[in-house]
Amino acid sequence: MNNILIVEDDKSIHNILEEFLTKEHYQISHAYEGQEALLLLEKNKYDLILLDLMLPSLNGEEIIRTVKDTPIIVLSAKVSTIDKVNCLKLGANDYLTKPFNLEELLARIKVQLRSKTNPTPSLKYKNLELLNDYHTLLLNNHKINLTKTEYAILKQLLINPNEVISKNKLLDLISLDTPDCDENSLKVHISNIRKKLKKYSSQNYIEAVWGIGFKMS
Amino acid sequence: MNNILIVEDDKSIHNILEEFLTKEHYQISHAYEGQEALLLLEKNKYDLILLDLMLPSLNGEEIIRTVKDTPIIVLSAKVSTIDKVNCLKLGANDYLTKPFNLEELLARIKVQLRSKTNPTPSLKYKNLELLNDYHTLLLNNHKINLTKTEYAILKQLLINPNEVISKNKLLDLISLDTPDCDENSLKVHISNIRKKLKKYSSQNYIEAVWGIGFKMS
DNA sequence: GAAAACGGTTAAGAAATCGTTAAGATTTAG
DNA sequence: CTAAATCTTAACGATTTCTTAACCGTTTTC
Repeated sequence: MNNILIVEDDKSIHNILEEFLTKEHYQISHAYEGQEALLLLEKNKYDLILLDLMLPSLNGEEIIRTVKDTPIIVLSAKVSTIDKVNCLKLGANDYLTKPFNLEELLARIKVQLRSKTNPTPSLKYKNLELLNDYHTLLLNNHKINLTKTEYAILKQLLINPNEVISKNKLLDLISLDTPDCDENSLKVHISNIRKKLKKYSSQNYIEAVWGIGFKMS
Repeated sequence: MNNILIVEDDKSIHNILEEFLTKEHYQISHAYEGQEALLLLEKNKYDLILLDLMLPSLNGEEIIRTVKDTPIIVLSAKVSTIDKVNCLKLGANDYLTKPFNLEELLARIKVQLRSKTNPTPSLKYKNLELLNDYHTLLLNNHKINLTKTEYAILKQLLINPNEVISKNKLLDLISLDTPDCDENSLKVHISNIRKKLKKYSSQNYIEAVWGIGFKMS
């Protein structure tokens, strides 16, 4: 049975959703404001989050930023494109404007749960292990803190560690996280990653392929 | 670069989408009706499909049912929940109603393409194997390092190894990588490639066709 | 048969790319 | 609002790659 966390300050919407989704055999958990949601998310594992953006204490976007390994469907009264794009960029998987239709919500929930059957394992290469928390890299059992961009770059390199990835493709793949990153910026990030790796290993893990891009080595 | 197939009978929408998505560095393919789309999908690999439901000959839903390993975003004028739910149930990954906002579409495209890589097959000819994803050339199991231009030239020759390719056409095809390359420069590159091949094989792989261009031999 | 065009090789100078650093701008956290 | 962290920009030297131009032998043209 799939476990869905509803984060929403309006109690009547909670009730409607709970009644409907329970009938569809989902297990429902409730949070009525942001801090509460973060606490629950720290302690428990959910299969999906239904998130209202307009929360009293904490901005809903904060939750999107924090949650990385659980699909999020945003439910919001904001209909503007900017709001939608922002949420999706931040990491949300879908966006529905209120008032929404329950059948459509159900269908979209199923889409998210369908593609979620294979949770991404941590990426490993030689003595490197990139954890799923979006900023930690293990090298010879040493924890290395990576910035958001460094993590995104290393992740792309580690997905296919033997393949060369062109600079343009790399920039494109990380463009959601860092839209302003260009080739110059990229080489600085690569340099910074190498510097961090050098602390715990003399091996050169990132190899430049002249004129093309980079690969693991 | 990601390859997007647009399936849509309205030509003006094609143009709008192509112009916008090309600017965002996507490669666009077009299909104007269902059968055409199915043919293309059989022959080619796409990273994403933008699908209009109201196709003249074939129902768009047929395409959703057929496609299994490529994410689909449905673009439709149908706003009814039943239609949306049907599509999502059938296997679509997202659903946008016309008229849609291009920025929102882009954000939703990126959600679907997140951390998606597509391996490309290698080009083989006799004892040569050009590994696309590794950006290296194998000759009798020896790894040969090629420069960007050398790689581009050899790739074009190997795509149709039995056909003669004229110097002008060759220069045109690699002009994206090396805009300054002329005939003189080309023959130097060919010479350099031959020199590298000579190290591991006595065979002459690149043959000059007098007055025309080059072919594999 | 002589002149012109073409193909192949070579070497040197020009151009592009990489890696690093530091400073300024921007974002994030407290 | 301030301080810290992160990102971008720009410069530099080192290295690799590319183009240019010369030379020579072969093929084509006249």
